[in-house]
Amino acid sequence: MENKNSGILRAKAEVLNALAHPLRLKILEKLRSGPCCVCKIIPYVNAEQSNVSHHLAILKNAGIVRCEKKGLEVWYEVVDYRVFEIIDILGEYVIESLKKKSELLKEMARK
Amino acid sequence: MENKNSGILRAKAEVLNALAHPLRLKILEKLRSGPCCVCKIIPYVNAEQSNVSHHLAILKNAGIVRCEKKGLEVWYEVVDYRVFEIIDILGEYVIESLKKKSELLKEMARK
DNA sequence: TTGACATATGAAAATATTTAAATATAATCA
DNA sequence: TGATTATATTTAAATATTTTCATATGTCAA
Repeated sequence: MENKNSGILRAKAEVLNALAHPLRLKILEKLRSGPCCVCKIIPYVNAEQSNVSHHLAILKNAGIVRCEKKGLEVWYEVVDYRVFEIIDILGEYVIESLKKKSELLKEMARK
Repeated sequence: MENKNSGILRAKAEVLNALAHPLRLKILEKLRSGPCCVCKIIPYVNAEQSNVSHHLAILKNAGIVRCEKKGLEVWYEVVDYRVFEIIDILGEYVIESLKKKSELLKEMARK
């Protein structure tokens, strides 16, 4: 590792990368209210089973979620709920910028 | 757009994607203290000129930065500084999880 | 106007991500 | 045991990202 800071930048980028997909954000939305069985996640996100499994693996490898077998089922759970602080502030940020964009469009339409 | 929420999820994922690269995080680190010429960014991040230019374009397309020509130079600037709230919380999150990981390793070494 | 300079763009190669289909695994139940 | 169920893994195709090299663009100065 070149130096401490570049290691942290890489770690940050890895977490961002793991979060950066609509399906994975939706999975986390579902997990926000507590541990949940894959069998509930699949209908919630409405995607192929194997695809959901891949995305869950990406979240797990990034250390964002962990899982546990319960009989036939596998239950996933968020490791550190502070990940939602990131997602929430991101939400405000995005809403704000969408608002600005739509105002701009309105203004352009007026002319 | 299927529905409002999926549009927002996509918008969130786009911003995350634009942030999810060590070089782009480093560029933003530089821009945090104010508008900055590309000619200062390049030595700061220590990468190829054309590569930096590509990454700046990614940040610009995501609406995270904007730019302005000043003579021969191009100056970039962060559009909404709240993007650093996201990055800062991410930083705390990552530090925390690195700490936990190193404690785990220590514990394993003891056994 | 020509040349030098700062930056952007395009193209190509290497690599990574996403998706779906098929198959494997592991746990339960008849 | 053998069938069934829930989930993971493998594979392959399509697509996207990253990097570098070569070239283009636009601005200034002589």
